[in-house]
Amino acid sequence: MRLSAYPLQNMKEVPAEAEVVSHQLMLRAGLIRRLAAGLYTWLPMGLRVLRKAEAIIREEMNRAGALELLMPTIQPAELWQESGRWDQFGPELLRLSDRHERQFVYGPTHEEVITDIARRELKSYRQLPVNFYQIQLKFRDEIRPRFGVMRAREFIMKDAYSFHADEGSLVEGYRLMHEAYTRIFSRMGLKFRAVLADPGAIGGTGSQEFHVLADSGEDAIAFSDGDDYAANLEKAEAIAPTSPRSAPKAALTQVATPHVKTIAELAKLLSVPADQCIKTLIVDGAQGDLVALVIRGDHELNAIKAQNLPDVASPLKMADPARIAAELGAEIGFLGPVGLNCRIHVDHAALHLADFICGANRRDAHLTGVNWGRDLPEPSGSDLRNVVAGDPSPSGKGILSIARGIEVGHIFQLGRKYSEALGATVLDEQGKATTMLMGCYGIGVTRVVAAAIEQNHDEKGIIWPEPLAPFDVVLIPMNLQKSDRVRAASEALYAQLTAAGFDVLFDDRDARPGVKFADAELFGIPHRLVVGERGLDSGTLEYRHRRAAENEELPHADVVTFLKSRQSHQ
RNA sequence: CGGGGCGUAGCGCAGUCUGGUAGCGCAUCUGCUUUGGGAGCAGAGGGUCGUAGGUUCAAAUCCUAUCGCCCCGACCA
Repeated sequence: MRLSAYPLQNMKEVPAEAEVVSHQLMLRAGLIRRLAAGLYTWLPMGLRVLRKAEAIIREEMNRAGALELLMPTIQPAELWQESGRWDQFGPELLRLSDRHERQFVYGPTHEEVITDIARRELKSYRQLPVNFYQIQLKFRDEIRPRFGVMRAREFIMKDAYSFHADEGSLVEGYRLMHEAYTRIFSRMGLKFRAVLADPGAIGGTGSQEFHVLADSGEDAIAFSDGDDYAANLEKAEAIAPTSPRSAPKAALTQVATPHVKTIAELAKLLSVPADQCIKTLIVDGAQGDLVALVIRGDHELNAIKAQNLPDVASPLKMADPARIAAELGAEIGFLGPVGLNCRIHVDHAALHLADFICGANRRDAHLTGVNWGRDLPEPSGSDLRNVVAGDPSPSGKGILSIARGIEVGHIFQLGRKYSEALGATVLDEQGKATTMLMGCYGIGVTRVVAAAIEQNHDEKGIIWPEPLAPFDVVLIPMNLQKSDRVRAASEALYAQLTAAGFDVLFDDRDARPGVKFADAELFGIPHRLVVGERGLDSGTLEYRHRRAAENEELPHADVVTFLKSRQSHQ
């Protein structure tokens, strides 16, 4: 493509609406433009990236034996009533009526439609297993769309649905998709992790999320260095210490700690590490009572784990401070388990402490040298906290690290939820109707593009992983308007590279070199070639990779073989 | 939905407190010069100040309503 014929502008200034890097760079480089909240136009440069991502997904889905189809974005309400989700889904589901007052939804997902296809078309177990997929627009009326295309209302998703006659086939289909997803994200050149997701929510035995690793990711994930265990931070189990607890050495002592409200202040005042203190959090109980949760001072409460305790209210709610004072006779900041008049749950790590420090349940005082079993009854331990880097892996191998990730894919075994609701059955070997098992596998295609930028950028702009780049090569002629030699050489090079199969961005604008270099870097094109009078005299071109700091001299005649050897894919 | 904030030229902003008829930078257009890291000079175009009422001799500015957007939270995946 010739940049002189590309009418759209990029921007030097960052639009005020963009908060995250990928959003800023996508706007600045002219990949997308916002139409309304959560609705974006993909401009030509951006669409090229989107198409590259789609092509990789399509190839790998096909390779895995999935069959592509295309379902409507608008779906009749009846199907959603049949599955029960018409009532369950809430305002995230965009509902609309046609001129006959018939009700429809703009599909946020397509389980209903695909299950309808399956019950009409699939009659025999001999037609199974089968996996249908599409790459289609979805709409979810998010309460707060943000981060540009990362959390938009309208987005493109690759969604696949598999149908199986038995459990073994479902597990095998799931495994195939896991493999396909691993190939897809690897081919895209992204650093990613497959992460255990909540198996309880949907049911079935398996569910994994695929996360692109990026510091700006919304989800924290914990993964082991000893095997491939990885889980959402919220779901990662903190295992109980196996070593025996140290014996008590210190005597129980009350110390004055005026105005100390936080663990940090307490640790500083007493010159002890935070992990020698415990904090006591009071939450609403399931019976309208109060429940105390005790964790180590340097740990964080995990709300999901806490609210899963049978006597804790769900969703988790911190107790009202006035009520704590009234019922427990102590203020926040000075609470502790010793003599506390309510039910207490203690995290394994807190339970492992000896001679620890906690609130004295009276104003401006704490206790030191506290010991379980000696100064208060020995409680049983629970898992209440978020894991931290350095914890042993629940898999039993290695220790955990914490990273942030962006969820770009999700695979799970659905079981019979939709096939049962919609009556999707086939005849088995005995000629008996049997409800099909389903798996469901999504990739947020538009989100992948944003995630790729979050993971790969610098202060100058985007650094596309080569498989996703809108162009392979950017060709920058120096002084094109004045030098006939440069014009002839760069035109010839443009034709030559294009013929050799490269996507070439030819910056033939009448602009100063600095502008062209800056734009090439903002666009993130992996390979850059500069044609100038200097090089022409010596028969060379200047080459530079987007990630490189230095130019390389390159014999003009070798350019095609050179670029092919530098391409990190295909 | 709760809390906070913002709507002035394509983008980024000033002007609003203290009413007097709209400005700066970038971008765009024209001309000349310039051309190896976001050029210089000279000129030009572009805004019913989100919208609708109200107060006033006079409203971007004060009042009321309304719409849109952004951030935090809750919610959702």
